[in-house]
Amino acid sequence: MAAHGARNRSGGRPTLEEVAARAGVGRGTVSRVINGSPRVSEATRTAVEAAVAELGYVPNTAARALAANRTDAIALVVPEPETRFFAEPYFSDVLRGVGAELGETEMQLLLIFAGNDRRRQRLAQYLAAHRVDGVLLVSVHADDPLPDLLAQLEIPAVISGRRSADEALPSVDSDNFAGAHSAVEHLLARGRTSIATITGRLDVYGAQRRLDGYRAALSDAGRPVDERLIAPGDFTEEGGRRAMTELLAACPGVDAVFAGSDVMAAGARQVLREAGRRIPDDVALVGFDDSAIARHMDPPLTSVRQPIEEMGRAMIDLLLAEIADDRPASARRLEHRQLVLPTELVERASS
Amino acid sequence: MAAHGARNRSGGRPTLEEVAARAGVGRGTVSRVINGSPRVSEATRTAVEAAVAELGYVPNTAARALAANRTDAIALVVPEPETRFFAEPYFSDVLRGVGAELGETEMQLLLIFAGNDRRRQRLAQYLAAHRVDGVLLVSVHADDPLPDLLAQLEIPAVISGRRSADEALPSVDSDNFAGAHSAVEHLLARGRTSIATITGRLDVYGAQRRLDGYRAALSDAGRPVDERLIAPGDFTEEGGRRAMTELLAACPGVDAVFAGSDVMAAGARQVLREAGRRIPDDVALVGFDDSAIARHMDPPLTSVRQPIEEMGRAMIDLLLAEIADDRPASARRLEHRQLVLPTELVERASS
DNA sequence: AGGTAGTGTGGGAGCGCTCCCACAAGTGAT
DNA sequence: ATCACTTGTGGGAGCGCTCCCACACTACCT
Repeated sequence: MAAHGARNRSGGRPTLEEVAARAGVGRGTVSRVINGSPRVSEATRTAVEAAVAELGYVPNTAARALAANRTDAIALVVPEPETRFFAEPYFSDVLRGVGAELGETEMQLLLIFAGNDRRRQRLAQYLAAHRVDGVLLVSVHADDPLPDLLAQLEIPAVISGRRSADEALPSVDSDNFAGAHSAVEHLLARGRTSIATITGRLDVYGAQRRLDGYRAALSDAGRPVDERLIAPGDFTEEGGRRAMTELLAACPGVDAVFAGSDVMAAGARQVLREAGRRIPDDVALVGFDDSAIARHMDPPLTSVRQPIEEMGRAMIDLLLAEIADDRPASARRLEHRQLVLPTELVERASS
Repeated sequence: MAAHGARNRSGGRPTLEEVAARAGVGRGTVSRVINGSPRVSEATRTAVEAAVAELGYVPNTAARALAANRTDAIALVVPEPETRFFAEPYFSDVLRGVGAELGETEMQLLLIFAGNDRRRQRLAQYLAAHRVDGVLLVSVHADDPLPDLLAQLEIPAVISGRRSADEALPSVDSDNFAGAHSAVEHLLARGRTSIATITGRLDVYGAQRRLDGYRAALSDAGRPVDERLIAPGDFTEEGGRRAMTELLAACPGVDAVFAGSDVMAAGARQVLREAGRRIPDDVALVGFDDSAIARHMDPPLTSVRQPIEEMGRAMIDLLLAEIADDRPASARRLEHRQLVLPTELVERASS
């Protein structure tokens, strides 16, 4: 059963040639069987498959990559330091969705952190060497040069979260506007009158859209938007604390807070607790992402859920389609494959 | 500055040959410069480096992998479904440590989930194809066949958390025994008299060692070990809940709980809360891992910290050493490179 | 002068595949 | 019987690199 081919440099692993000899066919024919070409007779296919099984043949991917100019690997590129990546549950969630979907394919997943200049440099080299067939990009800021580099190198890429309303790259995003809108609507329906918001970094398009949704929900309800109730955060817990402190100072009468992420909501919760405000009695709190911490918070946090699994699946599907599509990139770009998936408000005890 | 080499199949990227022509040297010489061989004169090196810069040359890794039989990539293999991986902060933490350390090298990181049979099959194929230079293994149960497969294929591997006291593979682990010991000591010092423990899955060696540490700490203090105070968990939150429920039923007088992981402690906390027990007044609670949820819990959880960053670094160092070492695996194995890193008790309000 | 190292260099061979051209054999219309 | 296709097959060429042998050239001894 085990491999017994001639000892070659690669440690005794059998080659195509050896399989061919064993099956009594040519090298090309074995290659066709391995790659599922239809132009092979049933008898030959069976013989080759038997030889493959007997020798325990596994194709050498380096050789394949060299000859066919593809790698069967994609990279998930995170233009942030690891610390940020893991502090923000959204990233892990995306990774989980992507991992789940990719498990169904033959593609391999590379995880690349490009959080500082040196690593960016290395990433550029890596991409220039075309070591992956495609790239998944998460957490891209408005002015990030990475997407342009990708376009220039003609490497298929899909972006998680658009950079602007007219994103050039194929993208998958959740409906941040509608999500924020529903959160604020919910707070209004609960009878809250002084609803504040803590925003994410506004150079992230999604954060901007959540703010837009907040504004629109108030306007739609005929309420004025009080700019003092809008506090800038940066998606971190510390940022949430700072923003909440400011809000409390500027508007002591605030009775509801919509935070642009669960992590910031956690920060806000701390400050509220320390200020002696009860949640939800004195101040209602709503987050965004519906990440694990929302369930663990005390009280459990009402939050806007994004369909992460589905987003992962969609990203992979889009990317694989891009990779399979061999028209020049310029022709592809025109199609504007932008997916926006719906969000859902998950109500818990905090509101 | 941009690449202007002859249009070859790989999309116009310059090859070694083109760089050689430009620099007026031979192919071998360019290869030597690229790979930092000392056997090159200063003048030649400078000329080659100029040509590389002018053409924007980047080595083709597929060709290199084929010729040199290495891939410059390592895999982090997780023999669990994605869901488990991300539910357990310990994994993310290891990944973070590994990512941070790997960022300093030229190696790339592949993330492979092998949580079901199909994926295991695929992983075996993948490893048989030697698509990575080495493997990092996390969360391996006592009876997992993966380490043996790795040994058989002679693929360098490092395991995170030993499988037993006499682990055959190089491994990095934290001192689970001492960590648990210190946690229980701490509870004793706080005057607790009825100290229970919730264990992890005992087919994970680390969980067993934590239980051993619990027992030893009690014995060392001259206290008897009451078997009813030992409740089996499985590292999940739900398992923590179940275990705590059992403990409360079996020993209503319990005044302290040492949980084998923070996640299980979170589960226990819920049950305690629902049962009307105050933390730490009625029952003191200590976790293990010092993960993010420990800080976010209410009250913040006292927990045993593992030096995750350092563990990631150590794993990478060990693995790179294994890869660089070209003695046969059988010679290496004898050295038993086992690292056990110290833990530290982080005291918070829960105890 | 002849020998013997050492140093730097060029380029052939070969890694294991895919691509594609050539060709044999079969099938059916003229 | 001839010509066209179609279907299945073999194997040459080539992907871009590393490895290593061969060879010039220098330097320093006898």
